[in-house]
Amino acid sequence: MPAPNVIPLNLTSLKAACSQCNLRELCLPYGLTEDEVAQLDNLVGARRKLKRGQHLYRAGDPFEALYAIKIGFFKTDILLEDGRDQVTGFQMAGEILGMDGIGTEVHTCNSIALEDSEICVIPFPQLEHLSREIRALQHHFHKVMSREIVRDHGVMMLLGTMRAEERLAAFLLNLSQRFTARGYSPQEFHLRMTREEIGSYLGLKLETVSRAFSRFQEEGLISVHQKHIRILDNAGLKKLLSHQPG
Amino acid sequence: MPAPNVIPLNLTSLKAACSQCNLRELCLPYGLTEDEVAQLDNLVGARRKLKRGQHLYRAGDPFEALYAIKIGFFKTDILLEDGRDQVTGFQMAGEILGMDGIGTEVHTCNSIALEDSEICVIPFPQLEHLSREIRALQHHFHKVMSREIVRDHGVMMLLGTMRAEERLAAFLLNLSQRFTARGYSPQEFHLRMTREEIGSYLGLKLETVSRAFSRFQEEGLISVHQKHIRILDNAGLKKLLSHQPG
DNA sequence: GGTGCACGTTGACCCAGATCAAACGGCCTG
DNA sequence: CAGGCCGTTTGATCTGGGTCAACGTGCACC
Repeated sequence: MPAPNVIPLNLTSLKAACSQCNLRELCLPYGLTEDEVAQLDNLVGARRKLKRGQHLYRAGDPFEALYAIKIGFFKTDILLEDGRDQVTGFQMAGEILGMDGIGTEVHTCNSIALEDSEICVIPFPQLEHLSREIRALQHHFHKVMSREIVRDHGVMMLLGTMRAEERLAAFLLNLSQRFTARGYSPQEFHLRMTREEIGSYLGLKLETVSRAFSRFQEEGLISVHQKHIRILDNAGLKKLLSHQPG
Repeated sequence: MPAPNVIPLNLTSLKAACSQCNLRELCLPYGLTEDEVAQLDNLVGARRKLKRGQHLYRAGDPFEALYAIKIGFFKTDILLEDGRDQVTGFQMAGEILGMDGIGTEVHTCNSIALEDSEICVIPFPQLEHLSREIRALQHHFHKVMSREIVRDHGVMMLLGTMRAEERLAAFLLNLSQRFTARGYSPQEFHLRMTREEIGSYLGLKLETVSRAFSRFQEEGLISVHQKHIRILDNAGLKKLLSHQPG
């Protein structure tokens, strides 16, 4: 590529502006007054674009900032020395990445864009500074972290007690619900991740994920074409979850 | 019982005093100056004693405070409507309980004492207030929450990718390391939980846990008598973890 | 507009861990 | 000190999902 990788652009357009962002209600600015959001605007650094497959950060990178997803879709994963890895989460617009790094000042997982994406950089020392000034920001940030803990407990439950089809049903319902919150259709969506990535997240092999999709389709619960999913029987999927194994 | 359950005692002895506590370096006061710890003393409410089996809080209880374990041992668990449950963690002295409740203002899991225990009540609004004043407290609290997230990722890894014996080895090494940090022997300790609770945490049935213990003993890795564990070959246990399945 | 390759599906077989069952041991209580 | 009970161990058998293998399929890139 002959051009330098920093392309001269209108800088004001690169600067994140929470006050103008349609994700305000899902993201950090939630619950802030206009005045307070303006202060957050000052804090949030440049936006950053990532191509599909690019790392936002890697395990071992020094922790400096949190990242709010403006556009796109990410996964986080952990890689053990012996080669085993596990997807620990999928993140979509309005969600915050990077909180794994606060405790050790080093990131403990990898964050990878699953489609072309755009994130807002939130330098962490400044975030702490501002949340000492703005009570609502402080409290909301604590809520975001707490919810991440609760989400993780849900995944532990899923991995520890659920059967393959229950896991996949839970996964689909969770995606559906999150897409809905972002104004997309609850019934119809496009999976950004491969069967293998779904399997890794759910503690299953890709073949098992594929078979479960086929079974759901046979049973008329969903229709699947490649990565395109349509939920035909929401209640049926939910029923799968609340049923005792056996 | 004829006596009321609030027994008149010297009130100053009931009041928590971080400044006097030998867990300072493991708990919230970590990294604070003497002055700052004194402020924390004012914030931390009464201590509370719990008998073995008693709930510290239940899923659904309104969230009001965090709890620092002064003495004792706890488990947290989640119960689904269909009766399935999962232990999400075991907590020991110096660790903080209750962070699951911040996000929704309601606790999302149960916290139960596995032995007679004593905790310090940290009213959350006051903690947020003080951490707006004391930078080090704010930052340390964020670290504590972040580490909980990272711990949960570790459990997800364990549940998603490890075989039964690897899970148990990881569990024993983790306990050993945490006991060590508290000044107890790394080789020898008493399990506060049943085989069933270990199994629930590790996504295994109690019979599988029992068999894995027996196998470890046959192989000379540990000795087990009831809940008394002695680690004989730490390196051997570690090797179990880094080996590829099959 | 082919063609290569990554991703996905499906089938056959296998095994780790679940399930079912029985017996044991330490402890608490009467 | 007997009896009962909870937690644990151990054995026998079963099975959900893993593993291995072959074959489709759609998209990206010449």
